[in-house]
Amino acid sequence: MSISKNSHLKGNGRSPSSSTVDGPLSSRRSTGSVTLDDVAKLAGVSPITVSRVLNHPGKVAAKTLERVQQAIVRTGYVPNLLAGGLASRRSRLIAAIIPSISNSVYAETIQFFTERLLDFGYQVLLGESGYDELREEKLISTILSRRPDGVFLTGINHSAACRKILLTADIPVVETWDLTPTPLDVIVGFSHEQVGRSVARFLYEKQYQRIGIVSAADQRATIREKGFVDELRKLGIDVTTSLVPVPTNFRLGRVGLANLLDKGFHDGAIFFSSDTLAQGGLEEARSRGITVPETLAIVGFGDQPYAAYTCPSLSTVRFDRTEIGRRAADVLLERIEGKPVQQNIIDVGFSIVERETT
Amino acid sequence: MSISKNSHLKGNGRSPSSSTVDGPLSSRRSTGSVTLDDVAKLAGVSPITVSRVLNHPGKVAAKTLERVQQAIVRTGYVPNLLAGGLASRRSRLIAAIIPSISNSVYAETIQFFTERLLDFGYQVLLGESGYDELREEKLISTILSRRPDGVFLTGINHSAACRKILLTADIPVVETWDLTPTPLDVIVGFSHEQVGRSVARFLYEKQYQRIGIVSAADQRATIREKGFVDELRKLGIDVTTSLVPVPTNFRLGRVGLANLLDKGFHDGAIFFSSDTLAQGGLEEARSRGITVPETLAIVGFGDQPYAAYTCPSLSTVRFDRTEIGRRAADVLLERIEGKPVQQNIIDVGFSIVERETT
DNA sequence: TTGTATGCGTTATCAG
DNA sequence: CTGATAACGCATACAA
Repeated sequence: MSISKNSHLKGNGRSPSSSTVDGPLSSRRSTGSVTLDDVAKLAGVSPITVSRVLNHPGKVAAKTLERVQQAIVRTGYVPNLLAGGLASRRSRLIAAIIPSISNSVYAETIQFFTERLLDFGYQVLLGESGYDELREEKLISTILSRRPDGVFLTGINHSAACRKILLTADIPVVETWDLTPTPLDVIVGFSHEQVGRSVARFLYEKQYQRIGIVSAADQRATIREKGFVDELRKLGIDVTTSLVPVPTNFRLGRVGLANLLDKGFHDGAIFFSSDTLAQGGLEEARSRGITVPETLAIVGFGDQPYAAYTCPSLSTVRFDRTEIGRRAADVLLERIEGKPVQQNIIDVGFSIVERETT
Repeated sequence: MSISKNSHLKGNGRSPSSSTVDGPLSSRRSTGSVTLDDVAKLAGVSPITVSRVLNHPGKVAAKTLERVQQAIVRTGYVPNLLAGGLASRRSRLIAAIIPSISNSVYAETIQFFTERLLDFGYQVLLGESGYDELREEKLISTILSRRPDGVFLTGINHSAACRKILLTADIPVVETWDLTPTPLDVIVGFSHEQVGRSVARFLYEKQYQRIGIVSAADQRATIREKGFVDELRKLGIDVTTSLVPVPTNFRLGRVGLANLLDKGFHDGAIFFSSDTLAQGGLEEARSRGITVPETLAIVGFGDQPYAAYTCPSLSTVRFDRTEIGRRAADVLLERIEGKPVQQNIIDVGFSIVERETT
């Protein structure tokens, strides 16, 4: 109640210092916003004490604490983290680069990543690479000017320049969604080659003789495909493949299946490299009157949250996208705190789940 | 080549200043990173000149410009926007709050919003409100400590405290996805009540006598539902309704339709309040052997990018999510530049598109 | 437990 | 066109 709300947004341009004097207690400076000094004066303490109340409440006497807190409320003080970050050299900002914001897999990972970091006072600066190394590189050098305390990366393929920038910035980096013996710093993910091989063996054991794959042209999908095809070749089975461009969508799933059909692939099992593609394929099969899974069995990759409801597929490759987000956050936090990392390669694993009953 | 890359991330904790002297040209200070001063010394100019090269290249002589730019490259200088923002009182940061990151409608809007702002040197700080006013409020006061130059909000329902914070912060705000005669500042969206009424009349004109709606419990969906139900009531038609919780997903679409069927709604037309729900409903109908659109016509809301491929619905409510993102960005940029706003209520409209042919 | 001095890296302002 | 000086708002290090 002590703060008047006489500033108006509508109509007028920004005129930071043109407002007339307002409420009884809030003093204004050239920038127009309340500072630590203002709070300090009102509370009758030094600015650093206010700072302590905010950052290390334990180091302040109970009485002072309360007095300062009241002053904070009365002035409506909002800390300035630009200043704080500059002074402390900790921005409490984390950069995160994902291939596509509208790909729900990455979006949901980031959602949990963000949430976890928020609990610790960190915020996430999100960037979209569009599956493009060069774009990722530019994005990172731009974002680095915000002096993030850590970086979240998707995948292990980054341009040489990008790696160098990150390395010289000397900042904690967590790569995700994949595995490599030589991460930039820390990595949280699982092996896509193993996914491919596992699905291959799984289908083989199910006695399928005719096997196809609809795969996106992104790096991790390609690795899965390689593992898949290679494993089946070893087992004496030739895989019919259909490659679709990235970013994938429902329509491309239809196209992918149509493609296989054109190649004479009419029955057997198909491994789709994403849930979205699998759903498109499912629709295409339906529209052509092909029974699933009797004539065509479909295996999806993507831990479809509603697989059981939409996709009478043979099975699904499961992984925990939320765990990747959380683990990545935790690892980064540890690195930021300067703790020596226990292990810098974290395999969160995956599993193949047989078709669920609806 | 002049920068050595002798800093190592792996294994050791952060020790910013422990690296031994490196490349021939890059000088280091306590923080370990190259500053404006370093570049200035190397170029033999004052720091402010380097700053000008970066921010107002036009105000610097061609020769100096080149010399400084070389120095920038050689030192590998990365500007510090924390410092820059503090000094200039322009953070070049925009806060954006959306209900859910994994809802593709909002995600894609943000994608275009972000992209547009990036072209102008701004970055977006994303927050997820989870359709919760209180959470939005907390998020905003947290984010405000980054001193964003502008704020992107979803919808028009914000807590009183939230409105006050925003107003006293005296910062450009753009509300989106809805319309109101009294926006906080500027608004870009369309009328959800009109959507409801339009779909109602559309179905009425198609001669449907039995009409239902599956609606999510979020604010804008509720407004659409009200308009829909009210308009049909005027026309003498009673609507069978099914309410599902938020956030919506595919499964809830199935549940929603099942719900209507339980209520004895077996044929006619149904308006689903989101594309995801509509797809779920479609699947539920299929699994029960109900023909779409012959027995049950489905109208979706959400401009489904692949409506034509998945949903033999009667029609779709279209709107341009990308335009909302872009317009919101443009409006914010104008406000930030201090230009008087031409119009602070921008209706981007919507349209009803009849079922497309596959 | 609290306060004082100093610096973080940049830009505004005003001179030259 | 370029430079000196003084903020910007806060936190670290040390002193009281």
